[in-house]
Amino acid sequence: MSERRSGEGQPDKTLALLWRNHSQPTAGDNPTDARRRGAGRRPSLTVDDVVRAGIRLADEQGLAAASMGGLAKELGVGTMTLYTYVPAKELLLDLMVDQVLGERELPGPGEPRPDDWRAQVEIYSEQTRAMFQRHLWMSQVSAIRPPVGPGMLAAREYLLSALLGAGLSPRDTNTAALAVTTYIDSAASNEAESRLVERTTGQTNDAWWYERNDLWETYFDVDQHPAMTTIWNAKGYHSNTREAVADSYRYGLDRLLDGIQAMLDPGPGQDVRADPVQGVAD
Amino acid sequence: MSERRSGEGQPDKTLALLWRNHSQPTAGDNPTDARRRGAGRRPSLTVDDVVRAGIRLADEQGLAAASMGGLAKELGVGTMTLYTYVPAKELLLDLMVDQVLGERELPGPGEPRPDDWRAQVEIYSEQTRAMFQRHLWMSQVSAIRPPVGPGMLAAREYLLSALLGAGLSPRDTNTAALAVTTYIDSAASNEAESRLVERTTGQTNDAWWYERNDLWETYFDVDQHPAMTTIWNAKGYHSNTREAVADSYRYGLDRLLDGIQAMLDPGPGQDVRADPVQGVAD
DNA sequence: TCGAATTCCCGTAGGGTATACGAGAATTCA
DNA sequence: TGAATTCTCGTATACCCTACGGGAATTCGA
Repeated sequence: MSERRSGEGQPDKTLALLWRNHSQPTAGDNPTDARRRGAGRRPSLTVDDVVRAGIRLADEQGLAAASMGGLAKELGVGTMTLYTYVPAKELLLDLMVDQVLGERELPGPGEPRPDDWRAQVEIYSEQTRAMFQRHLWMSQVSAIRPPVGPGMLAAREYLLSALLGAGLSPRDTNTAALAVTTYIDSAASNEAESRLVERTTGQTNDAWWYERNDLWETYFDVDQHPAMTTIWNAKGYHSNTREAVADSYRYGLDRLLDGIQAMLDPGPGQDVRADPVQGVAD
Repeated sequence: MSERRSGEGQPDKTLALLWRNHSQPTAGDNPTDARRRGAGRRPSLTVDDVVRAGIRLADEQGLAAASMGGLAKELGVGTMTLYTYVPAKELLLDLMVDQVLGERELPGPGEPRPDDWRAQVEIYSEQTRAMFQRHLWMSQVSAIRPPVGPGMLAAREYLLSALLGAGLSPRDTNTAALAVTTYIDSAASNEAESRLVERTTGQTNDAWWYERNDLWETYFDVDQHPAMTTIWNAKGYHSNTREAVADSYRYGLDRLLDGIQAMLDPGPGQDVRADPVQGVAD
């Protein structure tokens, strides 16, 4: 009934694989090292080989192509051989995701970064957008319960440090960071998914809309949609879908950061603003 | 190679089904009406029967349970019978989605609504959140190229009218509405997906984190994560995951609307704000 | 009243997915 | 030179969507 994901239930093994390249000195023998002494047949691959091949295949031919069978064929081994390196496909996906999350070039602690906190957030935004554009399939992966690996943690640390440096309280920093990542990650993911759909269907978004021209002629009721009609008549709609998405991304991020900044600045003689509506919560 | 979705390529048929209950007087005979005169065997179901059953099954047992086979069994017919009503599963999903999108109780044109534009946006936010909570599977459906049906269009019209009424230009209204829906829809979707994962795995998010305690003891490097450490030591993290998500949702929405509001108000003697960083675009 | 036309019903078949199981091959150690 | 260990991978199972085509039901025209 409760279709449990296969990789679950072994969090120790999962963590060991995610952090395989960050061996702690105290950990002693790391059983996931590529080379090991002792009896037994030599492995022909490494975990990194499998992860890299998965990312490459997903980049070039889509996430569906990175199936266990397809991946095995790509690597020139039998399908079941992969299960020697990775206990389940779900976990392999976690490894691919954390690898990609860690690709972003974000200044670590002690490394040089802009003074302005907004410029720091901007770096996170641009690196994240670029990451999604490089790996469109990332838009198809759930961001809930992400891999708790070095890549994910480094990015989280960076964004928290940017907001903490802006002067937010520790509590607000955490809250604001969640809100900012929600916006940036979701918008960047949508942007990538949009492009992915264009690629896989071979149809641009504009062509898709054009195909639905019948909507306006046959079904659209002007009286029911006065705002849309007003905007249409005022030529308020972008002619290019991708441009509209990019514009709204900038606009939303700028307004969100404006709002956060306003909480920081004492504000020179500014009116006390009316409380935002709070009472609609269920 | 290019795995085309099956429902595509027939936009006319798609639109006719989406708008099946909004027959235009000019359209004459609507071939999708439940009852029709003329020869031929009588259908035992209607499209609405199939759509409703799909939504119910997905609500109760998850989106995967709403397969063509499972749905047919639920309705007491053969699997292939469903294809008499709906040309492809992809299109059935579109019908389910638009039905649910239209469930939101948003004031139409001419109907009473709050004067304050922020309160109007708040209604959209709460209705959307509630919709996702009623139908957790909606979080698993792509929002790219959504069904262009009455439900989707009504919600879009509502949000546009709220921002247009706030005094934004037509162009800015469209841009801002895209940004606001991106934030609200994504955050509400994430919230629902989080709860869905809890349900399907039978494990709360807090239990999931607890299972990964090893991370902090074995792999976490304090020197590499000073901001996280600071927040941790200041007890800045929420003890309850769901509470953290809800707090950040409120915070982000309030700041985003603050930012939009600041663009509207002339601002009494307010400093000219430095331009946000723009130069990082690729 | 009886074909003919029309429409709905649905079994079968085919190609895709992940992975449990277990036998076989390769390597090292005693 | 066994024995122990580890990697390799073919087979089988249980799902998914849907193209195809024959059969069943209903109405219309003569």
